Amino acid sequence: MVKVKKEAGAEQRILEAAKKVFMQKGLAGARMQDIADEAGINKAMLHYYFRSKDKLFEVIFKEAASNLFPKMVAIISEDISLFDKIRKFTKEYLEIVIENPYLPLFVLNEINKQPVNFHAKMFGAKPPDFSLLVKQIDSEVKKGIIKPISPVHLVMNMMSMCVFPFISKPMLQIVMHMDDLQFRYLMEQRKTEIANFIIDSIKK
Amino acid sequence: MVKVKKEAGAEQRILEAAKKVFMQKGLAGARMQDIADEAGINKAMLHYYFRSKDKLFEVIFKEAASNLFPKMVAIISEDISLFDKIRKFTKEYLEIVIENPYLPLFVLNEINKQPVNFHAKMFGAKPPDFSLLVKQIDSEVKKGIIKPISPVHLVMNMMSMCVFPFISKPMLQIVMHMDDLQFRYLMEQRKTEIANFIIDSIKK
DNA sequence: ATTAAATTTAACCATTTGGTTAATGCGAAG
DNA sequence: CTTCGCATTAACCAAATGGTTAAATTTAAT
Repeated sequence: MVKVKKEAGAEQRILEAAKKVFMQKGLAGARMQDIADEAGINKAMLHYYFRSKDKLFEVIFKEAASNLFPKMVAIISEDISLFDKIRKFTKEYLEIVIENPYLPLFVLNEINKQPVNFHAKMFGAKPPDFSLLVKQIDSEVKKGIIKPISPVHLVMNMMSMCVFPFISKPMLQIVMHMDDLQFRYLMEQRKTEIANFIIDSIKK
Repeated sequence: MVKVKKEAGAEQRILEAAKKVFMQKGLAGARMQDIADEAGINKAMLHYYFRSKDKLFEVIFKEAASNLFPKMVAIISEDISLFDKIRKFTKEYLEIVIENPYLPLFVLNEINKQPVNFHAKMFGAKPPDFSLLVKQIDSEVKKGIIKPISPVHLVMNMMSMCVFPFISKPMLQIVMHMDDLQFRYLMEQRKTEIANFIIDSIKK
């Protein structure tokens, strides 16, 4: 009868369970009962701590977004050379998504379904603004340090190569005949591979 | 009382409506009533023509996948030079997704939610196999035509840069301060931009 | 025109689902 | 020990939802 008490408080357990279920099934596909079961508590507790499904989802979503975006903002704002910035961004961003592989699809998917209000909901105070990086790229192009390239495309390319493999993991694994271990190993490689690929393309 | 008859048959209208609703809300988020309303017919018709929600979804999903993948397979199997293949793949693939911008997120999202059986369901006879392209890249590396690069990373990079912008369009538009027109224009540019970027990176 | 088959609809049904409530447990303060 | 407030649960509820059915309407064949 003695319940093992190593587990965290109810609220924390709910949050972890909700994260797991929402990430896997999305807002519409998740069932409150699933979350309660996953947390090992009564369903009414979900409403006791978080008023509604939407409210609970918003907490999870905000936490997910705050896990994804602030780091981006920090790095692109640093005062370092473009090549270093590319190396640092790709490496550190890969590290984040390797640890949270479900985050990107979760966030992007729900953004696309809720075309309204998510902006404020997502980045409370600090909307990531890549225009700084864009300006830096433009400047380096004009100074003749790198080949002429549209800064917007360069940023898009960089983000694409960092994030897309995680979004398309199941498809990639089929198309490229990979198991989970191989995939993980490839993602580790990409921490440096992406930057090299980009720099090789734009350096003179 | 005279009903205008310019509209297509019921079955076709259902398919179009289902595509629209499923694409926007996903399998779990879509309501049969939404689809019926969108098609302008009675809800029972959905079950008359397609037995269940799942069956209807499968039809839409298969059509979507068959719109996305066969072209990929065709191009990567062609007997042309690597650079030409990269140019052709990126250009033609961009053309497809520009016309169907919701397809990638729709397909990838549902794949991630249904980790089972989707393989057969998706590519009936022709599972796209990139190992041919991988071998071609490997061969060109060994022949010394291009810089040494992991073929798998190269293919990943190429696919990422083609598809990701469409998946992340709303986020990109915020982060990069773009409206729909600018986005569309950028995607047009990418038809050639991506290939140039890749080739610049790997050519000797 | 008559009949038979296919199509379409309104009403209905069973289940699922988010949410509520009232009672119970329980630990801390008095 | 009692009381009080927070935490927890089982039972319940109303709305939503996928699906069914039987009747009505249209279409096509004889």
